[in-house]
Amino acid sequence: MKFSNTLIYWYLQNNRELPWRKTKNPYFIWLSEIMLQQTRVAQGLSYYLKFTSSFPTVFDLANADESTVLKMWQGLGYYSRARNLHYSAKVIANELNGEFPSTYKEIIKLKGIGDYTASAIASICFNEPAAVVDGNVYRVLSRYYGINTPINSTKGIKEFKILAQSLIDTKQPGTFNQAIMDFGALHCKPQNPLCDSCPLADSCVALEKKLTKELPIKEKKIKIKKRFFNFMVIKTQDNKTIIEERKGKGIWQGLYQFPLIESNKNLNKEDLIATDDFKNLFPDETTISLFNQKEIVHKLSHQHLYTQFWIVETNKHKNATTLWQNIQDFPVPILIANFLEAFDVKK
DNA sequence: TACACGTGGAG
DNA sequence: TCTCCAAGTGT
Repeated sequence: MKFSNTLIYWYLQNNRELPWRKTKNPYFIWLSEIMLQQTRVAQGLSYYLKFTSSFPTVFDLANADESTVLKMWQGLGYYSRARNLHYSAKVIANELNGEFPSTYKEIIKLKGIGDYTASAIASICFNEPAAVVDGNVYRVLSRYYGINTPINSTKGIKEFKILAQSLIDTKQPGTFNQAIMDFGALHCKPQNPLCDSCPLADSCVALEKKLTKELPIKEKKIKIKKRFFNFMVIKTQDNKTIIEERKGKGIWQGLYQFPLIESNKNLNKEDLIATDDFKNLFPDETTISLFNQKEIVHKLSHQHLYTQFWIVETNKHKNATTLWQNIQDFPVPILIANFLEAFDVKK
């Protein structure tokens, strides 16, 4: 088939040299695929090197503490990936004798692995003709075939999966999958695709109809919620502070932070001191000062966090049990890590 | 099923 | 500054 052959030919000449392309070890491929979900190669690369060197086998990963895994994941975002990765490593180590499942059907049963990742591992490591459909594949196929079904609709997801599956080179499914993804990432890019030098230009529907900029179609935009965070940075005379784990649902599950007072608007010092949360945290008279005069806006995919860090220097506090110099051992969101760095530098 | 889940780079 | 979005998955 022309489409597949052209892509594979392009790939043989243009593919990137990436560390996970030198192996077919399913454990390493798995690590790379999880890290690269919704993440650019440039951002994930150093984490891949760090993980493979610290955890050379699935047993090493399984035996680590979740907190250690999260600390190593710090800065990559979407932290449920790290928690699920660790969870599944324990399943593989303890229930599957360390042997990675070898078929799409078995691979997709693992937590954190969906259709894309199961297809990627099955095709790359076990030569199973399972087509991957990631953001690149949606873009390449929607443009080349001129498909305007929204890629994030139920209909679109099904339609593109069937199409990709019909196109896969069953003799070399892993190569085909990586070819179409690399082609999307490097050539058929979201913005300014290189149509002038495209090997598929003579048969691309989007190019012919000048629809390249409109495709793929994605429906509905996400809503951004505003939240107002006040972190209480305690520093006692014996150099201790409070740092707490975020539990339950929501952002940054399993990561640590300073005691948080959240409100529905930006608070000044008087407002803050008057809240019940503040009185509960500091029953005695306490002096506080605002560290960042301008509020920090930390942007997440679905939330904007308007953040203030309040410094509390006090003789002692009954719950302040963490030594300052030990803070660096805890996994924290980038928002907190950035503060720590600014605070240390200023100090 | 629609929505939540991080961070950083590009234009 | 703002918008998009990058090798998706869980609930």
